[in-house]
Amino acid sequence: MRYSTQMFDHCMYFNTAALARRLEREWALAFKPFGLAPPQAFMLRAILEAPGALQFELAQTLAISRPTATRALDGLAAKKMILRQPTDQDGRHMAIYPTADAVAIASGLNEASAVVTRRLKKLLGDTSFAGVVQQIRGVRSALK
Amino acid sequence: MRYSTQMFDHCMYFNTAALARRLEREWALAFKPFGLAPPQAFMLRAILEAPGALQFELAQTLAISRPTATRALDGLAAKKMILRQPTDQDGRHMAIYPTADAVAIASGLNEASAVVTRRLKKLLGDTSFAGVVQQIRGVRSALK
DNA sequence: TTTTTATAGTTGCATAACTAACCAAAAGAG
DNA sequence: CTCTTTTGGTTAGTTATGCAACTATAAAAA
Repeated sequence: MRYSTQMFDHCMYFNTAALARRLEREWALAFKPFGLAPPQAFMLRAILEAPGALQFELAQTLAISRPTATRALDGLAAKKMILRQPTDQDGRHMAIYPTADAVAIASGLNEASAVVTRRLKKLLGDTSFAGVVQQIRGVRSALK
Repeated sequence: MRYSTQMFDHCMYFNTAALARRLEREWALAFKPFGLAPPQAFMLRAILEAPGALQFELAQTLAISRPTATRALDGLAAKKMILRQPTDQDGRHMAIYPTADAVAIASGLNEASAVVTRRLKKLLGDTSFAGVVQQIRGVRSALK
């Protein structure tokens, strides 16, 4: 039973943002051994999943703006994790490739994320976990 | 029916963070007439709700770290929206008070937020809206 | 009472995010 | 074929966030 009520208990923005910050801490810990912050790690995972993807496609996949993608890739390039390659077809596009260093940690990154997910599933229950994620995706797509 | 699957579809961190960014845009628009970004506006709303609250209590209420609270209050002080007052009882504490300027927009802020909430409820349905928020809070409290 | 520990606030540093504005290249319109 | 519009990437500027470390005060332990 929950009796105390807080001012922003029913605010979707407040609760979503607070949860996002809390979850970021979990994933930050998981990716720490690789020297990557969560946004960097997710960008790299997307690149490893689709080598040669164009930069704007990565921005879409990650649901971030193009400038944010530029900066994320700057960071990964500085860490020698990716290469940018202009495409022949269209001079505006940049194709992004993982380096060998990145490929070497690919499965480690995915597993690190899976470990956190498993822990959360255990904490919340599989069904509940899937339900929350599903609902959050539902709100996202309603707001497209 | 949804057929296409994306790499991070089932990731709670990814979807929550993406939704938080998307929602922040909605609330940013709502608070724009007041010259306040969402985190500032929510901080100010909490202060207006509990004038004289101590700074660390506000940080807890907003689920942010103490340094972030310091910076948020710096911003509100620069906008002449709050005053910091050391307490007599404990030399470490700062009591935070809204200025008259802040009191003047109090109901406007709450209403601006309510407008966004009503729009989302219409979009998602009242029940669904409440359910999502409830579940997100559930995850938050499970992670306490 | 003196010393140690804990707490509140701040500062420094690093990361991430967005919008606006800009450049270069491609696509479309005339 | 030229001019206009669209598109992809970058840069500039602003805000938010956290951790680590520091200061000052209070509380607890010795």
